[in-house]
Amino acid sequence: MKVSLKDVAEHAGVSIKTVSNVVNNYQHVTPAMRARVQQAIDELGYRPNLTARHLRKGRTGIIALAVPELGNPYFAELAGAVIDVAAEHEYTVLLDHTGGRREQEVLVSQGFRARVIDGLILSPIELEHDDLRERSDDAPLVLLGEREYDLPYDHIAIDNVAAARTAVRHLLDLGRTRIAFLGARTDRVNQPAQLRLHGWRAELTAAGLAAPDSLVAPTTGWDHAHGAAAMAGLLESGVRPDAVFAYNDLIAIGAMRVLSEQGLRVPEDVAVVGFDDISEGRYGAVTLTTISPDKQTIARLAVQSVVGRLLGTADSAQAGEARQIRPDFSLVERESTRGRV
Amino acid sequence: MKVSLKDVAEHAGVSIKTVSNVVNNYQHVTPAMRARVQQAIDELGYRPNLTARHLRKGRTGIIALAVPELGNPYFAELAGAVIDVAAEHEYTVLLDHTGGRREQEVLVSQGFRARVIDGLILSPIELEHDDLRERSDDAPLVLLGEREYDLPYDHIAIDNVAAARTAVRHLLDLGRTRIAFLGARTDRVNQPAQLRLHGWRAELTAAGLAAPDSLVAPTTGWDHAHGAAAMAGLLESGVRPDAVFAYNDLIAIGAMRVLSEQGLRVPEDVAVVGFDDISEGRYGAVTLTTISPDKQTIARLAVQSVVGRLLGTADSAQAGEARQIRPDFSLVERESTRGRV
DNA sequence: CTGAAAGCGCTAACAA
DNA sequence: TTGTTAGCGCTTTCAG
Repeated sequence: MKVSLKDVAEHAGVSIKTVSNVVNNYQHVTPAMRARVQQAIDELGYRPNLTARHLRKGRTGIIALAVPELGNPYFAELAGAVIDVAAEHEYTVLLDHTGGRREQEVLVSQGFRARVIDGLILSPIELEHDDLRERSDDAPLVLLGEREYDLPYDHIAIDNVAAARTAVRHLLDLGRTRIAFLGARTDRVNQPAQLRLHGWRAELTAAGLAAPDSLVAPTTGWDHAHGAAAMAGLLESGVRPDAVFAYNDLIAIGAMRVLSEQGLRVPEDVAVVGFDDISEGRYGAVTLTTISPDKQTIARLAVQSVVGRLLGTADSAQAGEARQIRPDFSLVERESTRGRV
Repeated sequence: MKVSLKDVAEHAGVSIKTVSNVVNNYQHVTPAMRARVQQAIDELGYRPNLTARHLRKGRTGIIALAVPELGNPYFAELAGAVIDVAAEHEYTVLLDHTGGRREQEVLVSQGFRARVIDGLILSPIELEHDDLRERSDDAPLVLLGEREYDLPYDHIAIDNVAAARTAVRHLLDLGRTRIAFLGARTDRVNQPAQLRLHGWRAELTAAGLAAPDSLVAPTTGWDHAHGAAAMAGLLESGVRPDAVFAYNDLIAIGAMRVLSEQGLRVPEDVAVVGFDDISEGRYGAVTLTTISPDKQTIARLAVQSVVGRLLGTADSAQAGEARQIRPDFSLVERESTRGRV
């Protein structure tokens, strides 16, 4: 805490600059000098004050990642990946979560929650177009996830409509015809779930099937409990689907629990497909077929986007084209549609 | 980015100090002056540079939380709680994960991974006593979890031995006598798992039962896959337990999957108890009986510990007694021991 | 109640 | 190759 460059310089009988050179591994320092300074550093237990360095360089080496909910394994796993990739670039990650609430997302996007950051990776749920338009913070921002914005920020998201269609097609191929969608949101337009719902509807329609609202179960959240409630509500209303496509894995798993309680077999009676490919889906009594976004790639692209803009900040690269990046996804077939082998 | 206190001062025609006073809500500023300065601030879109402030004050407003693995919902949920509590104290959280590897834990404890922090909350797995003894970083450190250290740092952990005994007692009460322990570590002494293993052994012994090594399944990690492998290995070796106490919920769930694959019923053939009470355990085909540590309380205590020492840093409170804090835990009985009602 | 000036620890011109 | 010096933007004595 106490030892500064100056102290080391005095102790070694050299100038501050020389010590700085050693600390920063500057090329042109004689080995003898380096050794002498290094010794002083060791003796005094000197440790550079990063805050000062950051003030001077205008960078903090910290990027923030804001996700809706850390309790959702998808985001937790993604966060872990982001931390690792950021570390490769010598950045550390400040983590925040917004609860998927618009006000929190606005605070985060404006930098009011964490103001010491070089860049921001945000996974919005309710954030509106205008919230972002008014953004005054100048740290690079990259958006993650399903929302579509027509704004000058990099956006990384798999093609949700295509992914949803793939999931539904899989169920159709299995001969299912009454495919329910679990996890719609009705309270606000342009929600993430809209895209998946849209994909569900499009694929059904393309197959010449009806896509009645009775097969759509809205939820107010995205965890097990909401999935269970939605499934229970659907069954209670007399609807008897032969397949379920859920907004995410947590909802799918919550739904499977209810199906099991009601004596319905998965996949014999009701096939289930989720979304996210969280590890939980691989170890249930019935493993879960799901859409698997490539989290590693998403994390890598997100960090690269932020770091890239940080590096190019000097010239016009700052205003470089906003990119729409669409990482791959795949359908992972497991027992909830294929049955146990 | 560009607007500084000085710019605002010039724009408003006052001194820097006055602007600073307004920004910091200093008491003795005439309303007229405050309004004038505020207007200049708004017009210029001034935003304080926290890095500079931190350099001056010697604080960053950031505390780090390092957990073994964010992919484990227990830690993800805990991290979420820590972030929320820290926000109440106006701190933001830098998140790191160590993979439970000693070298990473040492780097974190020494502040080499994130050097811009005021304090650190660390949940170690392999970190040794000596690693900590040599710690040179002077940021307050609070330890989380099962390791016991005889060092001047606050330590927050439930009584693992007692918790393990509670779990085993529950199984004994159910009439089970061949209770296996899943998730031991053999490669190093003083591992977290040792305490739970010790509790398992103690309770069996107290009940007059043998605690043979054949009932102990070591793992090299703590997720579903390791639990599944351990369970499979146990069954393959010919051991046929009538109950399983797992090091954590993930291992328990992985084990249940294998039991199901082998046609063994839970809890009829084998009762299972986990540890952590992650939400995943509440929605499986068979819900999981588990030891539930109070995560909210743990998060609160951890943040309070760090923040408290930060505030008391001026006087002798710095060297205040290291406290051993033992939050409550409870046994949550679910289907994996009670069966479906 | 407000202004002037020193300096937190570091980096980067510029000199030597 | 190494030393000198001027700030980065802010808080904070100390005067006024």
